[in-house]
Amino acid sequence: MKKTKMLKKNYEFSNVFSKGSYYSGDVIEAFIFNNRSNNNFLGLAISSKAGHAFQRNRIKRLLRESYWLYENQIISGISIVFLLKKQVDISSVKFDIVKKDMKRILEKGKILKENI
RNA sequence: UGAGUAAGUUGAUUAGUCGCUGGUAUAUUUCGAAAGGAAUUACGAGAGGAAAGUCCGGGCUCCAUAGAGCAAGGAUGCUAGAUAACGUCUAGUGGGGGUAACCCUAAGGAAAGUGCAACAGAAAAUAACCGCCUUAUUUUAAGGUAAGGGUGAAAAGGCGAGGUAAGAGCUCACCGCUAGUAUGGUGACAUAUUAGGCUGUGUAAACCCCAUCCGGAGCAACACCUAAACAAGAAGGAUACACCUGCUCGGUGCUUCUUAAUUGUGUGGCUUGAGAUAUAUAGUAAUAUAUAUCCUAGAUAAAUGGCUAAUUUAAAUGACAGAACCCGGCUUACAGAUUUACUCUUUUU
RNA sequence: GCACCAGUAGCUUAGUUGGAUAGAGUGUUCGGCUACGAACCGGAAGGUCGGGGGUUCGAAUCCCUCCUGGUGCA
Repeated sequence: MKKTKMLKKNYEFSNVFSKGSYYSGDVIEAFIFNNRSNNNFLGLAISSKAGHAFQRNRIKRLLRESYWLYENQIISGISIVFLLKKQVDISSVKFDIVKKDMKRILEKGKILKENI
């Protein structure tokens, strides 16, 4: 299995934010952008106003964990950035909610492979 | 039995499964001329008591492996000790609080000098407004007087007796203050005693004085490699300029400033250290010394997670909370559980 | 990670060094003026001076500590 590639540079993020299309769920929201390469890139951006450092780390882990579940089903050449929605109580977010939300977003964005 | 004080410990554990980070491997596969890189497999490891706030002190790096003097600035401030160092800690002294166990304490100097003390009050430091007393020319004036009044946060050592025209440390006893002497203590200081009658309010967390200490910047420091860029203008050029507060001395060097440009977020720095644990010795203690054993995160858009089951529990769906060069402290946050020592109270003997 | 700055009325701010009534503008509100409204005139309310502790007779101001917001550094 390939290692998940992460977005790193600031301009990569701003590229996705400006050119990508926006989808929103109950708890999280996402920007999806077709980067015309063979690899998928994942980016996570949690604002420092959302909570303390250990809470932000927890959200990142949950997002990463649920992304790995769907990674094989996503068509290649996609950059996707997940954000936490504003005005969400960060301590009440659980794994089930994140997983459902992510599935809905991926279906809306029509980037899942059709067979599965 | 109830209430409380101090010092600590702990901060869930176990199993299965899917994954993450870096380490080791004469392992396997693959790329490469090689150095080496990538993937897989196996093994064992992987976040706290505060990792936090960044409030102090050091190590380390660079600035000259940072020098001398004066100034300016900053910090600390009872005593002795501990420490690499400290504004930290330990043990004491003085003061304050509590019935007590015990707790708090930036605690040098106001007699070196300067400033300030609103309102009220006669007066806020050269004290006479009312009052009291004496004298005279008696609805007034002069003088004496700090016992009484009222104001204020603060009013001129306190209280009692003698004394006096009225009073006053004017005199005396006790207490307080200042100075000396003796004894005890390493010392802060304590105790005893003698003398002075005692004029000197508060504020130094106001300026300041005294004593001690302090060069600056910070791992985004700094070093190395690859690629790109390496342009324009200005200043100075050895009696000058720069070297990160000023001046002088000394030393070193050829640079300094502005605009433009400013990549690979590459590698090292990076974890064996004033390290941890146990025992013994010295010390009231902080701590030191010796011996033995151990190696215990090193990421960089940033690793500890998801699911299932069980146990302990009042609660396990969690208290506070996430290492970023490393240590010693301080401060702040914290559900609870638990150990030791001690105090007061109630009852009984 | 490191270094640094700020917080005063609903909003913008003065006062902070140098201590003793917290003061303006704007907004709100009441009254007047007007046929009505704006403008104008007069009045009023509104402040734990970010929170807590200390020094002092007395703290927005001095000292310590915490909270919130912001800035810079490869």
